Amino acid sequence: MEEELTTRDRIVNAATILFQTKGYHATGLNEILRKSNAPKGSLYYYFPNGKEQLALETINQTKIFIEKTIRERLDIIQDPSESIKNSIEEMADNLNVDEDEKLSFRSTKKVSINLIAMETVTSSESLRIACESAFKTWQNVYCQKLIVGGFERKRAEELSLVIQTMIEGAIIMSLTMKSDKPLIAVANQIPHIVTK
Amino acid sequence: MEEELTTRDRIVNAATILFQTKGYHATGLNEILRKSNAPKGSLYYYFPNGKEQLALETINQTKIFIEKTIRERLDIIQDPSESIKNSIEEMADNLNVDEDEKLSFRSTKKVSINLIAMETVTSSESLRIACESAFKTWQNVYCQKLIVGGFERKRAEELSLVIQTMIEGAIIMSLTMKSDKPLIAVANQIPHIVTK
DNA sequence: GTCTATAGTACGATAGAC
DNA sequence: GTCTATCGTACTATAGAC
Repeated sequence: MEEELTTRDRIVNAATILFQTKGYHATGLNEILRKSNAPKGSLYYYFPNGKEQLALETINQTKIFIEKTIRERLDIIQDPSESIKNSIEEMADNLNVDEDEKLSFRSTKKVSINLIAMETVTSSESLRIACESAFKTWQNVYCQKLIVGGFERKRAEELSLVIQTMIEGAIIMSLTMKSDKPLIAVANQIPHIVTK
Repeated sequence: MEEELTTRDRIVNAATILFQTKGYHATGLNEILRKSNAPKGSLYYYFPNGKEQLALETINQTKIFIEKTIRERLDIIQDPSESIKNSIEEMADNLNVDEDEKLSFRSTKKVSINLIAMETVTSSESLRIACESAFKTWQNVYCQKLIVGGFERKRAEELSLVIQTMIEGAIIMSLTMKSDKPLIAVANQIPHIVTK
């Protein structure tokens, strides 16, 4: 399936999955290369600055991918509250126990950067900033939806921050507890907090 | 200050700070030992199962410490909504930029286990279960407060799950963005969601 | 551009002196 | 019980053949 991709793409895809599920520091370059059938020389050819540059690329690709995904989901329903609730429920659907009894997301690619975010707050300012930018980008998608739906800018900003925050918390809780309950609970809360 | 503690306690204290700020995989045993002025032999004398057993101890100590802290704060104000809002605002107060320009918590001990939780979901079932237990314990403190305040059990359980989830999300967002805004926004939301 | 071999360092863990 | 020396392995990164 991934055999038709370029070496570079295969490396980035493997790195994305591993960094997001195992973590930045727990993932070795050798593991990434094994998984992507690439030699070590290629990695340093495409990413001269090594592991950190590779991680930066995975964060930025994930930022764009998730932004697009959220936007598409919010476009389905006109009402802001209902559409946001619906998009969170879809996240819960993507969370399941796979055959290895390990909880993960069905679409193995581009899932959540909050593990990388927490890991890099104290160790890499450039990666931290990339994660911050991703969070702000996603928040802004909710914010725009609210503004188009008639909410005042100030109110929309506050609400979208709370929504983005709840989602990140629900991802941690759902993964740790191997249950979609936290995500569902947050989705159900949306209509109560999204009010003018 | 820590010189009067036993070797074991110094090791656990240093490990707690490092695991919670840098992460489990990013923290080396040598770093823990350097920080606690302990020899490597002592670590394996007190924790024969090594790093994982040490991490388990830090998670369990943190669980107990934070449970006590939340309980004390909730006891100050009788009204559930107001007391919970207040306790989250206190968490925001504990979050600040220290002299190294690195965001951290003022009380350097026992802060948040959500980095360890995310890191160990895929790598250590025993640590994951310990983190899950901590989250459930803290949620239960909010749950009890709500029940005593007159909420129905079912409603209290749902609300306390949402509260615990929002707090974990706010910690990630606040640390990543080096701002207390997410925690404050969540605190302000409490009166709107804690309703019968 | 693609790949291999290997340097140099740090890791977790252990053995055994005292 | 306390401490040191060291093992074996894995890591990131580089050098250089092809």
